[in-house]
Amino acid sequence: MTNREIAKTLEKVADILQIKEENTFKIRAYRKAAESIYHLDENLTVLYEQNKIGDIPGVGKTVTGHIEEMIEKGSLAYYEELLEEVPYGVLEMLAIPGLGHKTAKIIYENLGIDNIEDLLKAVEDKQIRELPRLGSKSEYNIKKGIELLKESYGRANLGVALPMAEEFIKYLDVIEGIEEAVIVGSARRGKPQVSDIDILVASNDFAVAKANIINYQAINKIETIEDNRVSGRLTYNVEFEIILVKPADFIYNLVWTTGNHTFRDKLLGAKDPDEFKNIPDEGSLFDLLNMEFIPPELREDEGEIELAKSYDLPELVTEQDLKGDLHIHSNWSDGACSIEEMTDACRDLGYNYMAITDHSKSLHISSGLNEERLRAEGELIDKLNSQREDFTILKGIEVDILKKGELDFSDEVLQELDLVVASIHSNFKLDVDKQTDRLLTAMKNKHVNIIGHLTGRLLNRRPAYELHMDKILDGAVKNKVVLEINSHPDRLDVDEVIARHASLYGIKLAINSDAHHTRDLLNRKFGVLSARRGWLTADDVINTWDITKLRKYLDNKVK
DNA sequence: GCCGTTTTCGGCCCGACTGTTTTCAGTCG
Repeated sequence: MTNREIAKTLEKVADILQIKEENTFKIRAYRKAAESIYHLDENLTVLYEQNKIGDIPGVGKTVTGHIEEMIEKGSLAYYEELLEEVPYGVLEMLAIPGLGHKTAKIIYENLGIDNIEDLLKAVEDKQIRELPRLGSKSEYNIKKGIELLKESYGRANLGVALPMAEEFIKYLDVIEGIEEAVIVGSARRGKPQVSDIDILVASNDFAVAKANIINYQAINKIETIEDNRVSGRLTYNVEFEIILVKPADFIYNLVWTTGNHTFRDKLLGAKDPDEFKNIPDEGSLFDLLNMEFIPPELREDEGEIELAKSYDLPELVTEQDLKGDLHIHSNWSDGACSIEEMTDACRDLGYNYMAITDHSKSLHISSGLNEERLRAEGELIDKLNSQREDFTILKGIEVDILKKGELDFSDEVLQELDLVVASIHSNFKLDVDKQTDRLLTAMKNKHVNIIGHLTGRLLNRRPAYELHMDKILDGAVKNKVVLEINSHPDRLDVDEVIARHASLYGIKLAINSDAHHTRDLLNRKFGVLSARRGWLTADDVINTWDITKLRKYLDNKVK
């Protein structure tokens, strides 16, 4: 079993214990162990061989035994026993927003419902409102929750789909019958969510290629095998489709299958595919069309074809352009790593600077810093900075924006910092006017440099809160506030549409990782893809600038 | 169930919102 599968099993154990209303600290212990394993750098099997499972923080004697059993047998008897009492379908119901362990228990015990389909039927039969502590509003919310959940069934976040696609490519690269394999479709365009993974394969022998493709171990189910196509489902039910073409037709099909439908029809619909046989790369195809190469992320028919014809496309920002990260957590609040570890990881990425932006005091759940701890953290940062000439740690905070737009720290505290990221972490359901005013009020504070994850969306989990975006962009311009593209694949917020608008307004953006662990720094890949989809250049993104230019911009904010 | 330069036993994370309520339980971040 992989680390991820083991973590997931422990998480499910915690869920069942919670439904059974066992000791809350025992439940928390299982969750903590699961979390710890989920974020583990080392492979558990390797630690097992070195007899070091027990060294993992939060993993004691009992859980060590569980993990060893899962590695040895591929399953956990304790979990199987628990499932006898609480069926797996009841655990799946927990994915419905607003439906927690207590409610799941009430529904299961009173109505015997143990899957989402039956739950939906009970909602429609108005059975839920009859249960203790539940009424018609809860019933309605459950219905809405199930609808939201079902929408997400057919869509995978890029953070899940892209690594799976890359693994698949690794397999395709070494099997017989395949000359070349690349990711195409919406995953190649970097869309935050994809309906499936599309892969284009060049092959001289489709029969051999197909016979080998279907042996890929991560395939859960093959749905169709046609002449030049194989489709089915991978782990986590993610759909895939493999399209086979002859090597001579590869580049034409690469362009044909990468862009969205209107793009490809507009670009190639009137062309004879044979005109593009045996060309070496995509650049040659665009040359033959007398236009500039269009990066995959732009191939959406949003004006890029016209600009490519006049060789006027913007030069999009790249990962290599980034010189720092301006939203990073450490173990002073809810991060997993020390400031020193985050510094080393940023230096390894070639960065020249980073901002430590831990949470502020109101966010108790994330161990937000009070004034005193913030000052102490600043002293440590001063000390670390004095030891290094070539790297700068900016003293920052991710300060909570409170209900009416006031900030969690006074101006006196904020003015001591190099950088202030202000974010909303509560009261998501204010009406659109109040929520807009709240953010505008926060932006007016002279110390606020960046608004973190502007709309608060969590892909497949929580919709964005509503805002009058024109007013927000206006406020950002007037107050010289930078908007963040949060690179976490569950957020990618602001999105490409807002990013493109913002840059047209003259607003600067920051591609931030919001890292809570050194490995999260690599999420920048997703942030950069989103920025490119928003047509951003390096100059639009403040963390591509050198530290001098960046500091000057930040200092200019304070009037 | 985990953990320990105050503890091998007795602590562990809490405040706000929502929906169901006449005083609070459940969910979420």
